[in-house]
Amino acid sequence: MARTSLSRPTIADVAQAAGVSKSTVSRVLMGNLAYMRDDTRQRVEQAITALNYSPSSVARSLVTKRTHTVGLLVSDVGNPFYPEVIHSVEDVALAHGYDVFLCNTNYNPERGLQILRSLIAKQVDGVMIMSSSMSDEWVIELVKQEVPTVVLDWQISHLAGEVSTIKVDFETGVREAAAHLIELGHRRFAHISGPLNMRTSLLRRDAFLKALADFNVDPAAVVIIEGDLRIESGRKALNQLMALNPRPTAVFTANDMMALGLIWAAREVGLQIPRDLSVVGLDNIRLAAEINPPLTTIALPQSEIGRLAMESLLELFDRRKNAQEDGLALQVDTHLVIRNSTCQPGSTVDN
Amino acid sequence: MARTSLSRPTIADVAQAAGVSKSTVSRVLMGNLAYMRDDTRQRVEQAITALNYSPSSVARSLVTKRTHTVGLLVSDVGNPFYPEVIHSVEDVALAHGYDVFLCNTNYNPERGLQILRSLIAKQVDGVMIMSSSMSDEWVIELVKQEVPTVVLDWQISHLAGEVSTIKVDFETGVREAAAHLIELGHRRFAHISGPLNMRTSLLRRDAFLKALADFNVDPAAVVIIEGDLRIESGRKALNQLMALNPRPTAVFTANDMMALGLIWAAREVGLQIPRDLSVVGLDNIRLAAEINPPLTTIALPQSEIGRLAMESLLELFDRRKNAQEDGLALQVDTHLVIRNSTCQPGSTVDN
DNA sequence: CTGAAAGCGCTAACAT
DNA sequence: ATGTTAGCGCTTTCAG
Repeated sequence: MARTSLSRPTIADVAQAAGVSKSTVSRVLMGNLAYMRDDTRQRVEQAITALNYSPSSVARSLVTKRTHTVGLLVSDVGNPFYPEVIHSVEDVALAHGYDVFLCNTNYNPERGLQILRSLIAKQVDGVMIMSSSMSDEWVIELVKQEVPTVVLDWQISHLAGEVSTIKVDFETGVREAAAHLIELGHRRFAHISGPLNMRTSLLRRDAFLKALADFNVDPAAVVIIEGDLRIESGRKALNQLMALNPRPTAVFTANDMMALGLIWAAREVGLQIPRDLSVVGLDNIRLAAEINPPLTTIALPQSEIGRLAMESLLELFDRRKNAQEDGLALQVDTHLVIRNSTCQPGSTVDN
Repeated sequence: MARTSLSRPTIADVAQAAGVSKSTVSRVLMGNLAYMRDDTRQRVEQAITALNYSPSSVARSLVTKRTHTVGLLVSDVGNPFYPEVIHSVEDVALAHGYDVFLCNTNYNPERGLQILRSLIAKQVDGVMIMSSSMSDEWVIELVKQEVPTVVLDWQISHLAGEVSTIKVDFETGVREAAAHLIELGHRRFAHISGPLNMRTSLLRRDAFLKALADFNVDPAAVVIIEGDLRIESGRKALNQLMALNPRPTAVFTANDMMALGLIWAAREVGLQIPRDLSVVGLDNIRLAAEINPPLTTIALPQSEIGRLAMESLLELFDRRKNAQEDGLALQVDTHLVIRNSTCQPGSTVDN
């Protein structure tokens, strides 16, 4: 009769200890105290603390169909773009009583799918996808299983409306960057892109070319070097730049990591940044402000992205409850943060 | 009778579609095919794919008492120390059919406890704690709830044996660093510590002082500056160093981030690293090898830590099953990685 | 104001 | 070789 310590106490144990029924215990658990006598509530509460009882979310989920858990898929937590967005996702999640199941796909679509299926089996209430190297299959699976989903920077026409999307509008920031460089007097440009099989790499490159074209710079004259988004490839890119004649006076890298590599490599060969070469990054990672010279870069609103993602998931939960249509399409802006890695070509003056 | 698409199919739906009982379906789900006719198995499998059925882990967990999910608590995924350990935890977890619930405590013990309780309620099979700013309360809670636990770099006598621990042996690496600097000819040292209310900060500082003492350097003569482990505090530390006369010729920072800040600040005031100042970091973050000069630093075996943590959790599961005692005490080593941020005092030669 | 009973989707004896 | 049954720990009608 008495509970052994072999297993954790259940609601029945609490009920017995308090001399009430399970329903009553459940009611205080749920905060459903409308018509309850004060002393019974207290007896129940005492029993709960006495037994050190904590309800099983598993059992609860089985009946309520909700786990109060959401999945967040990222490519790699080591990527400095993520920490802030993760942080803000967690903040709003926690504030609404949700836990975040953070998963690395390691840039591996297979692994991502495996994780996804596992999350679905575990009945997460929703999923946020922020992995650049995702595959359409993921979303198809999610839609098939009717899991509320929001995905960052991804497009697929025939499923639009089924899921929510957050689009990062690179164009405004890139345009600002181009304008900034033009205004400083630059005319010869290079771009270090991400892997050109990634859609976002193309987007960024084309936005830059387009913006430049609007300032009457011939896109064909812009040197494009393909990188892989990592520091080392920024270094390599610089070497390629050095071989050019005439050399570009300004370079826009698809992310900040490559900008760092490029700047460091430049210094090692005796180039002065920004005097001999202006560089603009993208991401505005924390490090960008801490290096010398502090990096001029296009800032993404990481916190806003995280917040919006989780908020639209919550919104989706609501709609689902009301049997409404899914799928809102959101967009966030980018803007240029001017620091000291850009100046007039050949100038010795920090702008 | 026919399933509406309102809710996901259950094992009963599959059973009906295949014309068998739920048990039979469950058997093929569990791979319990010992005495099953081939054609029934096939019928079941067909029904499963036809209905696009995936079993509910929630229901399963309710009966099996296992969620195949483990929690991993870290201070902040943005800390460059973590990515590799997270990666390796996930690798071994995934290989054993476990999912990892990765959680940020944001250096906030309160929040950590909240998350922990949530994980417990969700019945994770085990928890790994790798948050420097944890509190004993966490472990007490975990032990009370009989959750298998492994914690990194933490000590509490009266609970030893209840949980597994992984201790990072800083002493060997720190000793190597001290020996290296002494051998180069350094005699005047500084140490930039972490916050002195953190146990690990004390450990690192004292290990350094002790090692130096063994080389007949008076610990009292070692300049100690308290930092906060972030880049900016490395910069500040350098300024304090500059005010000293005579200046130390070698400095050991409690982590790599501060070493970066220190090196960058040094360059900005015209100091040559390593000629004018040798610096040794700790962590061996990826960036350490990428900066100029590449940082000499004490490496922690991040991957090994992650692997060991998850493996000892699995080990704990086994023991638990056999009603064995808990709590193994593991230890990992550190070692010095010599790069180019250290050389003879005043030397122009890269070592 | 509280209790009894049914059932969430699954697994695991225990039949047969 | 497969079906029947009894729960797992909880919420939620429905009675009273």
